[in-house]
Amino acid sequence: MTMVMLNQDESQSLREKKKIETRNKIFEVSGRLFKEKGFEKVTVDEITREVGIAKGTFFNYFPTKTALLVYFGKQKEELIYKLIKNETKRSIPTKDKIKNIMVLVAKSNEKDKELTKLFVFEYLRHYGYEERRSHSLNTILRELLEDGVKTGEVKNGIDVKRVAENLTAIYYYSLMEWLWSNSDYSFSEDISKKIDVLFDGIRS
Amino acid sequence: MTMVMLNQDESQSLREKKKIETRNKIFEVSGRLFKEKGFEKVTVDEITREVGIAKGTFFNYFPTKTALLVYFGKQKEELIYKLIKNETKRSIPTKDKIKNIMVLVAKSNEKDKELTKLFVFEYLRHYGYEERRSHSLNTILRELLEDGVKTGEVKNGIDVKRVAENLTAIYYYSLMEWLWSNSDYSFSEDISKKIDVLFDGIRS
DNA sequence: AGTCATATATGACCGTAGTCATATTTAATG
DNA sequence: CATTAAATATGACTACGGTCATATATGACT
Repeated sequence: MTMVMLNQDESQSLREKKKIETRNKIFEVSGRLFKEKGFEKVTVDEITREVGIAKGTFFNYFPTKTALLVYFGKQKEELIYKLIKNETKRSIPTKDKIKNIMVLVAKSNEKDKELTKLFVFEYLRHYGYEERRSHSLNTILRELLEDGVKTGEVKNGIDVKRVAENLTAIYYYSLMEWLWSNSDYSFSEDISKKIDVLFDGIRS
Repeated sequence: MTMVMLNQDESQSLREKKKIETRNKIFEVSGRLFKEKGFEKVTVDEITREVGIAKGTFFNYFPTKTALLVYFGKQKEELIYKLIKNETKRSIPTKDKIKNIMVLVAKSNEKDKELTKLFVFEYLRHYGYEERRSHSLNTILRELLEDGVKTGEVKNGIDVKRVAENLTAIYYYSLMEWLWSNSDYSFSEDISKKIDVLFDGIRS
């Protein structure tokens, strides 16, 4: 009976290396295949054949085929939040900050429209059933708005929670409109203008 | 070779009657089973067994199992637009009209939370790939806003298309937040307050 | 090196969504 | 009523996602 849990520090064991490698290869291959043929047309058999693993192995890494889509979304999200972190540190007006962040996120989606189309629904659906995260767009926006209230840039007494939700809503809805529209207008420009409207209101 | 296409007028043929009956029965049975056991746990075999048809017949009526969810959404939509039509006719301020309509739609969802949860994603996904409809919430809101601009209730020169999209976005996002939240606050009240914020803006 | 516990890989197998060639029902026509 | 064409129903069959008992690989310990 061995109970020692040797900490591997930064040097990974062979096992861990192989695991990460396999996981990455599944990602890589499936991403390429999905873009080529669409999600439904790609079978797990096909993915595992190309990766060079048995079918069962796939399910050691991802609980379902659609889980892949969720993980695509998560990976993208992580990239985005690294970008956002830098943006929040700058000393610029609250509105600009919010705008910059949302445009940043928008632009990162503009880069891989087809793949985003595939996973955006699964990603949203999945998060319906998951814990609310501290790193969500909604949370970040809310914190920025609270700062804005403190500095007097945003009306005092405003319902910050609801405003943040409105901004988040606008982001996701605009994303979908853009993903499925035929004309290829600029998503980030659209978002930017919509934020203007939200800040200024529409009542004459 | 028969070429005559006898118009059946309002009197339906036996065929048409049976078709409608079968379709309705599939709806009825599947809706009940979905609510009882959840979408995934119900098999097409089970549905057809209860309805009293062969499995193949099911696919004469609905192309896929998930298509059922889309049709649930469509049916609900139709009900809702009948309600909306009456509301748009009343002579009340534009903002109230918009609020009333969105609260109306919200309340109709409050009635069957569990089933709405099942079909809302499929419904949205489906409409991503379908023609934009003239009867969408978005279109109706846009028309109301245009009226509002004419009567001077809404700022002149405003980007009506984008404002309508913002309102629609707020509606759907709030619906999802509400569907998957544990606390059971009032969805219609939430929507109402969010519309206030959108009209008044947040800049101090 | 040899032994053992555990993590990971494997592919035969199962259940279900969806297909399709064939059978049955409907209704129009003489 | 008999004939015929078209609409609809049928269920055996296929293909794919996902499971699981078994096999193999790894690394800790002596």
